[in-house]
Amino acid sequence: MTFTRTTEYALRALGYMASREGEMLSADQLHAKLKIPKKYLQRLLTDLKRSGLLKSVRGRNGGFILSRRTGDITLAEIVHAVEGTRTRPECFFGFAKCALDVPCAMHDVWIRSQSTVQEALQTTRLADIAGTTFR
Amino acid sequence: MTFTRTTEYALRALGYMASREGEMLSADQLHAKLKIPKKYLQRLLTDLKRSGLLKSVRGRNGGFILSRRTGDITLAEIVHAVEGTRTRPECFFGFAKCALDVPCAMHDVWIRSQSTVQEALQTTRLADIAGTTFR
DNA sequence: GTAATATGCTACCCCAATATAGTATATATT
DNA sequence: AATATATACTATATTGGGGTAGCATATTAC
Repeated sequence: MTFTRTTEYALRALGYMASREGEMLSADQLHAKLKIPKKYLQRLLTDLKRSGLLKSVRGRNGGFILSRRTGDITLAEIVHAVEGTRTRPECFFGFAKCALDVPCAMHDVWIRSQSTVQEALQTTRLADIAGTTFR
Repeated sequence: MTFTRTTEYALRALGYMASREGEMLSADQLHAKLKIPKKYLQRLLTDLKRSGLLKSVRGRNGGFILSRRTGDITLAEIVHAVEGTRTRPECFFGFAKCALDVPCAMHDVWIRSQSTVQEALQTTRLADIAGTTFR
């Protein structure tokens, strides 16, 4: 249960945008604020737009803006948008049969830890993390 | 908190070796049993030897053998040997200051989940997973 | 002493995630 | 109309994990 750097970027960017709900922010502004590689961020934002989480406006004074209310977007949704349907291993060791009949020693701990995070992702919303780092 | 495939390989290999404690096993035997790419496994085993977890014997009838008792080696130790001191982010989002003064919304869940697994790694020993998959 | 079977070592190749560069296109300001 | 500032798109490095190949070296069996 680790996320790619890209996912981290997405959460950071959207988290910041949540703290300025209603404002249109350009990739450049976000880059300056969040220190995420400019061009990479640009593409990521475009992707997030394509996935429906953001709206974009081209041209001067353009930028990106959340397409829904911050209280309405779960972190799980964001992770899913960025990572797609990445199948996670059911067993800690990648043992094929473990989960079925012969749980390995780490099985319980692993599953519990996974679902803890997973549930948190589903219940935590953008509004909950808005501006965490920017005070 | 996900591990590389290499770490998984190491845990698999050592787990199997634990189930045959005291026997000298060649990279080839392990490869045949565990379906881990031969050459890659070879190198991994050499690394594990260099890190002190295994002893090796060259030449005919040579191979690898655990250098300590299975009840004496923690999984944490193995992970550390393979991954080195990979610093994990303390904050779920990679927010620099989060852990310090302004915990993010995911902080507690994240830390708790991380340390749950971490503790399990420190308390689970090779003896506990010996031969898990091989019945 | 030669063949067979091991580990040890070095140099590659492949691929996906990450990152960069350049150009095309849209729009507001002047 | 021209300029400045945006996004959109495409192509191209870069990097690290994973994997392969070949030869050197050590040891046992014969």
